[in-house]
Amino acid sequence: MNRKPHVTLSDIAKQLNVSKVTVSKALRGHPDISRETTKLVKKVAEELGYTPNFAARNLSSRKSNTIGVVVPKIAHFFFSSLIESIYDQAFYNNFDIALTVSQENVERERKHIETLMAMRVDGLIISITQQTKDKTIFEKVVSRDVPLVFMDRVMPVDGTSQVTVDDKGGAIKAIELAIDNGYTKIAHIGGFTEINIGKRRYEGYVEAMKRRGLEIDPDWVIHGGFGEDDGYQGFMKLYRSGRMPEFIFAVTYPVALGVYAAAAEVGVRIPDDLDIICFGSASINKFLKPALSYVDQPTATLGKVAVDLIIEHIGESDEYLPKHIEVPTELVIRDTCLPKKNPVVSSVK
Amino acid sequence: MNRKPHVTLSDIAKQLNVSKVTVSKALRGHPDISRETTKLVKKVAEELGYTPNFAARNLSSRKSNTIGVVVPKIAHFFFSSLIESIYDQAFYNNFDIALTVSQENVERERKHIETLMAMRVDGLIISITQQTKDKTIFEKVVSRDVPLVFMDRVMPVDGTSQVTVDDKGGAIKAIELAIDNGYTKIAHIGGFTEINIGKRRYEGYVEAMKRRGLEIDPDWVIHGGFGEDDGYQGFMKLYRSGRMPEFIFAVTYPVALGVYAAAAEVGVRIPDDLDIICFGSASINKFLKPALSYVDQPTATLGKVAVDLIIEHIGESDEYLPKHIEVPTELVIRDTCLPKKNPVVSSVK
DNA sequence: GAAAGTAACTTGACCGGTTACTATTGAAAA
DNA sequence: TTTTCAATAGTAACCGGTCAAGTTACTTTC
Repeated sequence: MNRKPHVTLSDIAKQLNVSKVTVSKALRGHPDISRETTKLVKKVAEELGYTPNFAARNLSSRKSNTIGVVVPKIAHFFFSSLIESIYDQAFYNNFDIALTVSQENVERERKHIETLMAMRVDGLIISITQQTKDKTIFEKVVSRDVPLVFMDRVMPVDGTSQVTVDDKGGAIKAIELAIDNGYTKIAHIGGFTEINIGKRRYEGYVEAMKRRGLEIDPDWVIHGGFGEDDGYQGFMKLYRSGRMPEFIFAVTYPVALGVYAAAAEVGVRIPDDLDIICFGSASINKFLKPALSYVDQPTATLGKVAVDLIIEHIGESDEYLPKHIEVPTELVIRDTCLPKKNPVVSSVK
Repeated sequence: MNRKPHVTLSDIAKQLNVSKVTVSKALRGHPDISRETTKLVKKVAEELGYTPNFAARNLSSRKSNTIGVVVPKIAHFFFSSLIESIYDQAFYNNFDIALTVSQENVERERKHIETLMAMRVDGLIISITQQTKDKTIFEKVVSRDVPLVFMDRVMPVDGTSQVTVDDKGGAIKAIELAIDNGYTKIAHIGGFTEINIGKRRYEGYVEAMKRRGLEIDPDWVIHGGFGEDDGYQGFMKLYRSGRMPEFIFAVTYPVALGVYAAAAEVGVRIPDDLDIICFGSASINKFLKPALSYVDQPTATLGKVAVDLIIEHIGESDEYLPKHIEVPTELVIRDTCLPKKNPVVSSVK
């Protein structure tokens, strides 16, 4: 196979009898070079099939024009749409994205961050794993003067910005609606409180109950994970206790699905016997019966804001003041969390 | 802010009074360097907080150790799990991934491929957009001697490998099961036949009907897109025609969901009045009522094979013989496509 | 004891760009 | 006419690694 070595600036320069700097400048539209020359250079570059070498460019310019991203998962609607919006916004701003996936593994997360640093990304957007506790790697990033933005799953580290969903506010809205709809026996199947989303949503639950003057029954607050199984187990725990609440606030969409599965198994009807609302959703929610009402997480906004923040930070690298932005949520009402029916004999069909 | 310039090989070398080549070799575990020196170098590197510069490494070694990936979408279960398995397999093989998203846009796809070439990726894995017709960009990649693997959505280009799902075989299995379960009036709501998956699934449908000696009613074959709306429209077209089939083979999961929505709207009960099976699934299928039976697409295998192929190709770059691998599918039976009930009066509850 | 081999480094060139300076030229300003 | 300046292009150094080809001091080998 006739492997042709890649065409370089010098190749173009030689052909035109100019210096490679002229070619470099021309290709970048530098005003040093005349219109004609620029045109000529571009033409020859095209003819020769020139493709710039980013490694060389990055090396000499000390920039990569790339934003590094670390997320715990991809194959989840929340993250995949988040990532898509990040790509969109980066593309719009002419930045490249270097995406890595930690698979909820702390060690892998650290490794990826090292790799991205080695790539000399201009900035880093990170959503930490559920296990991440240690700050040192992040402090290392900051000490290297690499702008860092935490997204959704955050960690308090000096010199870093944060974009989060207004988890607490969203939870408050949800619970208040449930209460206003006539529910008082409200349980919360929550996640780990060490993770900010688990913590903030729980706080919202507590706050709303307090605002409406309702007591919280400790047995009705269950902390576990964020997955289907956790929802399933959570429900079962409530069910087996013999003292069922009439309403559940699920910390995530999968947790709510877990509740659905468990409820179906033991014959508890949603929303008649037990009503529910949750945080987050998935594209197919509308096909679920009953379709879940939920606190919508503005993934598109979240991704966009994260990219905007990091670019802003990259722009004014010196003495940048970190920001913390909370993106507001919206309540989406479907078939659950509707006004409570009067306790008539449950209708058939 | 005291921005510390990154530590380089020379910094380490200076500190130890050796040459930077010694440091470079030591860090890579080259046998030229003695055990002691190697140990020393690594220690100092650690102390100084050395982070290699990939741009420099790539430039001088003429390799990026990176596989470029272009997909049309991320926020879809099929692609997001595919991507996840690609990341996994690449990580396992110590390769980095440069992921780009074309958003089903041909121009963007082309641009991304250019970018990846500029990054000098060692190989390229591509799933083309629904609109891609023009081969030239791919031929350019091949002429540059960059290994190229098409994944799932393929295009016949000389010198490239392909990994696809055995779409035809999967479709055949599905239709044969439906027929064996007693159905004869079988419709197909399919995608574009210009896209290989649309074409092959359709061919499978035709083949299975032929094998079982059933005629195909042209009115019962509807070609459109791959989304929910296409399923919705497809169903409506059948419904309005007044001649309803008793079974639908949907080209994708979203199309099937569209059928669900439309059927619910007009009061057609699934699976009693109309049974259905489709290609592909989503994680929440089990919460759908009735849960769809489907031809499972082995996304994990698909991603793994794609990465394996590209690495193999990168390994023996000269005169590599392109391969075409078809990954087999599996039928997953849930609540649809069960043996047809005798046409008794439909039972209540 | 001279030739050959080997372990452990070092030298210098190079990868393909960018950047800070310097040089040339012709025209406008003094 | 001389000075000044803008427009245009060129020089050389450098970015931080890797690689091929030395070099040096010891051991072996016969």
